[in-house]
Amino acid sequence: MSLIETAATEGGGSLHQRILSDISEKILSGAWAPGHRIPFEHELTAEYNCSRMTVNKALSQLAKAGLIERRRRSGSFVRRPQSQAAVLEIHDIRIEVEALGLLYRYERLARLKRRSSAEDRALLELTAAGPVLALECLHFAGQRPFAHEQRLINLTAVVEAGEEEFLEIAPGPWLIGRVPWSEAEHRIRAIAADQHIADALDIEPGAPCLVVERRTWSAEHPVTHVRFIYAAESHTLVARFRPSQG
Amino acid sequence: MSLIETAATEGGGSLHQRILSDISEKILSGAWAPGHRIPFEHELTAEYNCSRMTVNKALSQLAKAGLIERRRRSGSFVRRPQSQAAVLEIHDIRIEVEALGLLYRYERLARLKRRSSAEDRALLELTAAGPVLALECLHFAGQRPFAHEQRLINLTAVVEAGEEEFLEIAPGPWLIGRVPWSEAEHRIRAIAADQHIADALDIEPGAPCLVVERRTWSAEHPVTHVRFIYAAESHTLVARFRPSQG
DNA sequence: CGTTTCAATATGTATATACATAATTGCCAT
DNA sequence: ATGGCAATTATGTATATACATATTGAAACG
Repeated sequence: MSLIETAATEGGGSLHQRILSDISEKILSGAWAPGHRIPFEHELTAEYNCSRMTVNKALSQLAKAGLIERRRRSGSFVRRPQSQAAVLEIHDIRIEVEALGLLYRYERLARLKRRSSAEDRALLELTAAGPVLALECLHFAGQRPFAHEQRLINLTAVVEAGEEEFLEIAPGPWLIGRVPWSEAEHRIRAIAADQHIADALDIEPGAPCLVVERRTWSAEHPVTHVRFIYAAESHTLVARFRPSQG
Repeated sequence: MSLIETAATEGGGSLHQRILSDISEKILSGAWAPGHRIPFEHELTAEYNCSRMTVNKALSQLAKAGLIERRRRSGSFVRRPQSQAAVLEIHDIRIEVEALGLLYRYERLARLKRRSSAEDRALLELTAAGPVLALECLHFAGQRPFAHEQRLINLTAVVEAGEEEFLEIAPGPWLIGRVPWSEAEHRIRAIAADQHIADALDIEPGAPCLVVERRTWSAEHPVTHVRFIYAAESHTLVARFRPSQG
């Protein structure tokens, strides 16, 4: 998450935060390499002249952040960096379009409430059958189609979506306003436009498109699966970030 | 930080985790709307028949996760859903390939040390002229070409790269091991393969490809610009993440 | 009527303590 | 040796307690 919001230099006031900063600084600077055993709680207790609970709070957070691994009886160890992780900003399509200085327009193409098919359940990662809402929408930038949206909403998780027509408001912002997401999975890839997509986006069949699929959970419950397809010329995902760990 | 890994349903064993799950469930389900005041610590203490520290631990984590906001003297309140920012995992290509259970192989196609052209400087966001190293590489998954890499390294920032041939080791891991990056910018888009890329990746010209461009800085100095091109069938970027809160 | 002061209150941090739990170590008996 | 048992040990969780700190709301004051 992000994590460790205060570096050693900023010293977040409280002791457990200082301990946390000190240790994460050692890890991030490389002074303590992956595998290195961090001093035991009782050692840190002595070093900082504080109680074990205070040390424990710091180490627990480091473990939660993924910087260290804690093993009973063995101690705590610096974890190997899992990956280069970065913060990717996922904007609302309206915001993306308006950032380009173009007029945003939204259009709902289709809406169907149905009992979930096997495919629906696979997309949503649903185990039990239940009602879903299938939507197909288009987002325009000026006169041109900008993105095609194909969405499933799990009506078991978001009951009131069943009553919404989504003629005026796009399902993305509608959901954001109602259901905070706790976790999401993105898949980003390139495809060639099939006839249907080509028609919708007003491009040639076979033309390259960027596909962004997002699956969202709220409190462990699958909420929605959405597939955005952008014509290649119209879109670039931009992400600016700093290294983090975990 | 990591957030709510256990939902109410899974019941993470410990009490503070159950409290955390219960509350986050209420928030994520919408039962407690944004702005809603969460019971005071002493009320939860009574409800769960536990000490305030236990309740405090749960609420502190919820606050850190960004689900609630805590105000002294006023109480804790459900926050409005935050911006959708997320952690995108960017792996090393070797790791990606090996994760697929395929044999990884690397090949350097071309290497050229030269004075930076205007185009080079634009890609690296360099202001002053200076030497750069231009590389072209291929990454294989089993027998098939997996990704085409086109890279510029700023030799002013990374002098020793000028002596490296990059015949055995790919520039990515080489740089990671030497130059910590402090900031990066990614651009992700779809393109149609031109003749050169089609030849390199052994696909048809015009076939859709996923392009990932990364520009990296270390301590404000531009370090490298790299463009990976993946054949569409071979690659999907996967990113799993949680809402983060600044 | 506006301002200052002050007490009440909820959260923030820390302590000492206790017992639970998991894993390693070493010892013992086979 | 070796397989199993028990002691040791570090972490995991929880408690009761204490004091600090920020903010609110009301009382006191000019």
